[in-house]
Amino acid sequence: MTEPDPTADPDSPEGRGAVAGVLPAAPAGSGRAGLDRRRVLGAAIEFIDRNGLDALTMRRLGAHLGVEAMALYRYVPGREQLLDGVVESVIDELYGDPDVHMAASHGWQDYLQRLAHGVRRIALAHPEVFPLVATRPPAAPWVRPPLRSLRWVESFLVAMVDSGFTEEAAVAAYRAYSSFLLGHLLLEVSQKGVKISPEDHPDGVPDAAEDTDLGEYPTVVRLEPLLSLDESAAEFEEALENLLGRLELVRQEARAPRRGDARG
Amino acid sequence: MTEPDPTADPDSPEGRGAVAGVLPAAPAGSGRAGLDRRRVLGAAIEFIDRNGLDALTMRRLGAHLGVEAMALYRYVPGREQLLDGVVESVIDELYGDPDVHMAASHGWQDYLQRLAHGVRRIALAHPEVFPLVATRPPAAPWVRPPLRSLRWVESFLVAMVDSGFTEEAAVAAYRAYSSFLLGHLLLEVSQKGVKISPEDHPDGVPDAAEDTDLGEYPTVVRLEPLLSLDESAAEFEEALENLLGRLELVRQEARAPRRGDARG
DNA sequence: CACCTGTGTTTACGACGTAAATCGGCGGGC
DNA sequence: GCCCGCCGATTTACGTCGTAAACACAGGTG
Repeated sequence: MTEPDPTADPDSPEGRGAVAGVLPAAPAGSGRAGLDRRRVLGAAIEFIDRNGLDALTMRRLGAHLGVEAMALYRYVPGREQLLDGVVESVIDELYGDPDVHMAASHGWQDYLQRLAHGVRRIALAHPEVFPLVATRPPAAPWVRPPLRSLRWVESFLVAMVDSGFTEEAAVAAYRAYSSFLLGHLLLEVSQKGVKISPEDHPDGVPDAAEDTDLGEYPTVVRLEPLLSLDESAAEFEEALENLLGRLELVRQEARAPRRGDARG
Repeated sequence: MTEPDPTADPDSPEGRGAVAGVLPAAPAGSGRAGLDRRRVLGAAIEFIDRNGLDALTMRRLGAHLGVEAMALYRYVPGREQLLDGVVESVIDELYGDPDVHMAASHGWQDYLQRLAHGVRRIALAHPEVFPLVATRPPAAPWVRPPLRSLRWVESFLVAMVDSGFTEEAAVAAYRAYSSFLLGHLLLEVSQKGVKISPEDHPDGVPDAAEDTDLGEYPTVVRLEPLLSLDESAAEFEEALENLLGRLELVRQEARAPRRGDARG
């Protein structure tokens, strides 16, 4: 039922194979009892996905798990660290993604492509969580938000260096790549948020923006159909391809500083 | 005193002409009395810049203004709208920036350059506020976070169309440009946040990340000097230049779909 | 049986956002 | 001169939040 529509966005949750439970959680058969850290974090993610970040309070999350708020503190030091755990858990989904590889066994471009789409899939699956990924301070200056874990940074750098990038070029690529990912995905999920939010305030205030005199912005009005088109998937692909092309140039330049300089 | 260092980042607050009071505020001579919306928003920005977003509460902001919390409610409907106002005020600084023009009178590349640096200056001047710019939902899907106001979107689109972009290309450019800006600047300010935060927890927990066994990440360790180098300004410039180059190609293609096709 | 230990609950406190009532001073009608 | 209404700020109060601390209550171990 609801088999993947070939025209659909390949990274969107609907476009793939069902909801894919965020975390395995619980041994399996146990119906309700037995809280543990994974269950808490999983429930938090689910809760945020469903109700938004602001709605998450310790008390409500407890209730959602059929437990008092204070019970959560046995598995999580506090709310802030709970959110850190949420970010970590969400990013950890990358490890379980069979389409994302830790090594560039099919070339660095394949590696970057798969990684980018893997992160995008996560962003689209958890649009309410993703801004948290971008906003929470990373542990170190060089662990940039979208990648988040040292393991991925290591994997990234190894892939690039092994593929013929100089160390400087690999680091530059890391920066270009992560800022590309962050910018695109953050914009995409925030856009998605807006599309939904009209339902948020179901009545009353008629959205204020609706009736600002658009007369002063004729171009915006004229191009609104184009502007509100959602071509995120194509845009993403194109920008990614462009970035890869740019990186390939960097790589070649570095390998052959003058011309036809053989391998070092 | 402290004249601009030529090697400094031209967009950094220190690299320019002093702190430049966020808002003019108050008629001038009045010492303390006379709250008004501008003063409230200005104080909020200053407060966030100094103490971080989380530290901002109505009570504390009131105290900062020498007033009780409830007094603020005469000028602002509530905390959320206060934050909206903060975002709006910060973006409004663009209008007062003499280096940023609303029209592409010196060509679209000049226009985009100036706009980009203007936004970057704002981001660097208010690193604690900027994530708010990125995170708060825009009024409409096509008002993307970094630009924020319809007036800028209009200006942007007009500049591009007037410079020979097709409408489709102008919209595509708008998207590419805004995601570029958002990604780069968000990453840059979040990075800046990390560099400072060690002071945040002055004692106790020795930062956890410091002592994670880096042995498993030899490449990260080896490249750490490169990774922790702060070349934001150069990176920004390069990525911006690349984007402009890419847009120029799009523009030419659109003008001459086949070859040498004269102006429409 | 007493006793620890690990898990969830109860109670309690201070801080938050904010609704509602209140107050103080000041300018305009009488 | 006096009063009065209004405007801007304060006081009070309520419900909710995060979370510290004390407690309750199992099940296993002697």
